[in-house]
Amino acid sequence: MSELAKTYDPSSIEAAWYQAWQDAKAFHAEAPAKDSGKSAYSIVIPPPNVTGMLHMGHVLDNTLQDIFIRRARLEGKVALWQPGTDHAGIATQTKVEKILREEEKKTRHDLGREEFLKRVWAFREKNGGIILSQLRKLGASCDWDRTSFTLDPHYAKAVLRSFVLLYKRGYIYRGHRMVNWCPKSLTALSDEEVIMKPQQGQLFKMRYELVEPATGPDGVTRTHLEISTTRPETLMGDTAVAVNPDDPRYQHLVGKFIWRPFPRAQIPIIADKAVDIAFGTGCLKVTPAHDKADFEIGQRHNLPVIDVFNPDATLNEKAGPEFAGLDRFVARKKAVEKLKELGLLVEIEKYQNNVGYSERADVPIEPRLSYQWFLRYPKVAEAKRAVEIGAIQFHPERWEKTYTHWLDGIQDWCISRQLWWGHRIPVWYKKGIPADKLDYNNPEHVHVSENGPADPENWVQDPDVLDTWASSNLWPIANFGWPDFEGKTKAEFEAFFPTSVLVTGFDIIFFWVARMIMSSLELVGEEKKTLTDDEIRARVPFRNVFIHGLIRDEQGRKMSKSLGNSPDPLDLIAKYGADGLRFGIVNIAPSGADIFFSEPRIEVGRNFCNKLWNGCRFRQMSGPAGDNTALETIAARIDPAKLDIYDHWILSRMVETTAAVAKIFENYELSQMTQALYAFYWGDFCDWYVEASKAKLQTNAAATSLAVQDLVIRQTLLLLEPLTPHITEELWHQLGYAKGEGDFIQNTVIPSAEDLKAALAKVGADIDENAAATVAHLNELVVRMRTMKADYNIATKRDVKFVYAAGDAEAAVIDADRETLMRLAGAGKLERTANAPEGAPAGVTPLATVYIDLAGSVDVAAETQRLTKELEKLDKAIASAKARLANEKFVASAPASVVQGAKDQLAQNEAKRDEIARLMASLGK
RNA sequence: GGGCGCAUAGUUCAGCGGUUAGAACACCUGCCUUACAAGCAGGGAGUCACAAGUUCGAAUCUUGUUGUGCCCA
Repeated sequence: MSELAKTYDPSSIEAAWYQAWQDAKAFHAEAPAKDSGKSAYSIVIPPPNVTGMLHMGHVLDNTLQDIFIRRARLEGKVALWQPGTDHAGIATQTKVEKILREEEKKTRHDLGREEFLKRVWAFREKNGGIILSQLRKLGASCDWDRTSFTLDPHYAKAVLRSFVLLYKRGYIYRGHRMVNWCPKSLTALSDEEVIMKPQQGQLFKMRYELVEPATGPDGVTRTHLEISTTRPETLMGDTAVAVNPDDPRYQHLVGKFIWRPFPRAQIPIIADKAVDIAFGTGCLKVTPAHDKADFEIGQRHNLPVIDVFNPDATLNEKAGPEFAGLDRFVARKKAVEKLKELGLLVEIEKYQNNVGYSERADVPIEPRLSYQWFLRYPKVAEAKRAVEIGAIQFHPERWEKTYTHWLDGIQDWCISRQLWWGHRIPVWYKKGIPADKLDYNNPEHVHVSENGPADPENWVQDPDVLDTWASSNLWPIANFGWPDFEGKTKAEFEAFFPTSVLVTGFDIIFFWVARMIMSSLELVGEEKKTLTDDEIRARVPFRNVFIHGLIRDEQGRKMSKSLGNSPDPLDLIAKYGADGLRFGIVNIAPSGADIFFSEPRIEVGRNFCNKLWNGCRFRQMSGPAGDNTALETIAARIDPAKLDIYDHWILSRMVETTAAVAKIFENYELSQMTQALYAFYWGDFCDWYVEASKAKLQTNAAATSLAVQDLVIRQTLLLLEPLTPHITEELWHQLGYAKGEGDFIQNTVIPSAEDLKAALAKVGADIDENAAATVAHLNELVVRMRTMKADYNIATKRDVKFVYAAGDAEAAVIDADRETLMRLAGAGKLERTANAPEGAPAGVTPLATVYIDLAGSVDVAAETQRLTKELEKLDKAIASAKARLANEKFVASAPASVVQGAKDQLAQNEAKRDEIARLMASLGK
């Protein structure tokens, strides 16, 4: 055991310990044999993008998971943390396309599908491991032997199987429908990938000319209709003008025709209930190819669909030669100019509306009609039921509502993507049959299977791939061997599924959490139309969902690369240590709300680690090490007769803290963990117990005091290990708690509060639970003494004289720890007196009134002011307590303990007030 | 428009029916007191958003108001 350095240096130990853990395969978990009596605990990582980089969100998410998994190990469970990465279709493909464009000035089409995919795989080979190695720097205790990737063969098999099963069961279908189209990524998106953003735009009011002027019931003859639109660039695709059938202004025009200004053509005026009479003029231009509502109107009235856009949202030749090739926003200006020229523009108003943006590419999406694959979600009712019956519990609970609410309004999910990087849809179409003539019920037309048709030369495979989420929603089942279990995976599935807890941010409850639940309910076990509660319990992918907030910057903005407000976690690890960062981030993460990050706020983590280090350093310097290899060997070194009140108190606090932390885990309230441990270790142990022990270490109680320290530090390390694994491992070995070189702290089962009490009782050292109250009083006495010293600017003097006045019982308590109290207060003398000194500054505490001996230099005015203030406070408290106790209803209906508490408090306050009044009198006031 | 939150010290948050409301950071004062200046000691700081109600008792429960954030249309 070498001597500890003065300051804790994480860089010298963190990497080394991680290497040692990995070398020993300390995080590898095998399914426990059924008769082993060991229980299994499992977590699947939310797979990061394979080419992603660690950001602060990952730090929080993975630190929390590591805490759960390490705690489970300390509880003696077989704990499995399944790591892996997601192929992240759009993000990865876009990245590689960008490189291709920049380096070779080529598009993926120049290369062709096969060659392009080779490039993406090469890119992933080069960059795919980065984020996982970054997680290692954080200390994540994943079972790396199981690292999984969503395009691995075993995983691909699961994805294709799920598609085929869901197709055969009627949940997946192909449709010609309006979808959200990203003109930058050139693919369809799901509704969840569209973000509505309020836009300050313009509303254009324009006039369309009637083919024949018409006179209405009001006698007015109209030659034009006024129409409002936010998107004049789509008017070339108008195939009708619609009015509400109940709108008296226009009823006579229904069935007549009107001129589309350009390309000039006659289009019908139709009546449809969907038109809002109150909006604008009540006339709506109908562009079925470019608006979801218009498309539906078009369907009802058999309107032609004229798509005037190219896939990249430039206009095509159907918009007319002068528009062809223009970007949609350029075309908008041009269309407005043209309307102006034709005298058809009435006015332009400012207008605020919501526009859907592509989540990834951050450009406005276009509604676009196309053939796509859709999933009608399976087991929606059961997914809700799972939460109702507690088969799945959200923490904090309120997120259940968000989840349920989304399920209530659920829409079919567009799962096809016009990308190349991903799981290609396992559907083949017979050559020569046009898309609109395909009969999906005819196996001669459409073939759906994992391996494809026997005669591939006669078929064409669907070119599209599946949405990434359509594969990642199988994460919990595919990683445990579904669908084809072999001998080993079957046992693992039985042991580790359902997983214990899923840890993630609230922003992907819809994207991922809900979808995993539904797919597991549908796919685990045999096909069933509906599930019983027991079947739901067996099929859910996880029993608990721990939801945390998003990390934002100090001003509450989302962290992003473009804002440059996102620190690199690796820099922070270099600066504060992985443990410091972990402690810091958990410390500032409130339960389920967003987190405002700023660097000073995580300094506390590093500081705490340093404090932990130095507390252990003090122990090391205080005396020889004893046998620390087990709870029992330490307890055996305690001589119960030598335990003083501070010993009892700190042992009691240790038991309390152990119980509190256990409760924190039971209730999934991790945000309270740092506070509980900080207060115990720093506040109770270092500030009071260690200071109090300094006097005792010179006496024959030293050995017992050191054993108490060893016990407390051991338990502290075990409680902290899930949060700060590196430093606790180092200290575990440095202080001799390990049984040998390769005996990691995680091999020790953490003693419960009961275990601790039992171990102490066994050596006759039962904890005196009354010690806590007495120590609180002793500490109050010490604080009073220190305050008086500070008030008289002699805080640094260690030989200040004090006397105190107290009853016999109280005096006995003080005298029992006189040396300790003098040491704590920096007093040269602390003696009982029968004759209280007149006019000396004094502090009144429940135990005694303590006087400072200043040899005549008393500031009477300051002293009077201080006492007056205290007196006022006491008078107030006494008055309110008296009023309460005078209230018969209070005395009658409040619990006896509360009433008694109020009486005791009143008595104490009255005694204190009398004492202060007496002191003031002695000051001559 | 619908839903879910939040409002407590300068800041970030605990407390969620029972003594005189806490912590950390920041601030002020004094200290390199032989574990730690990434530290030690002491101190100041809050009509618990507002209003009404329930209760013997409300920061805590109910309702409303205001402000604010997020999600979904």
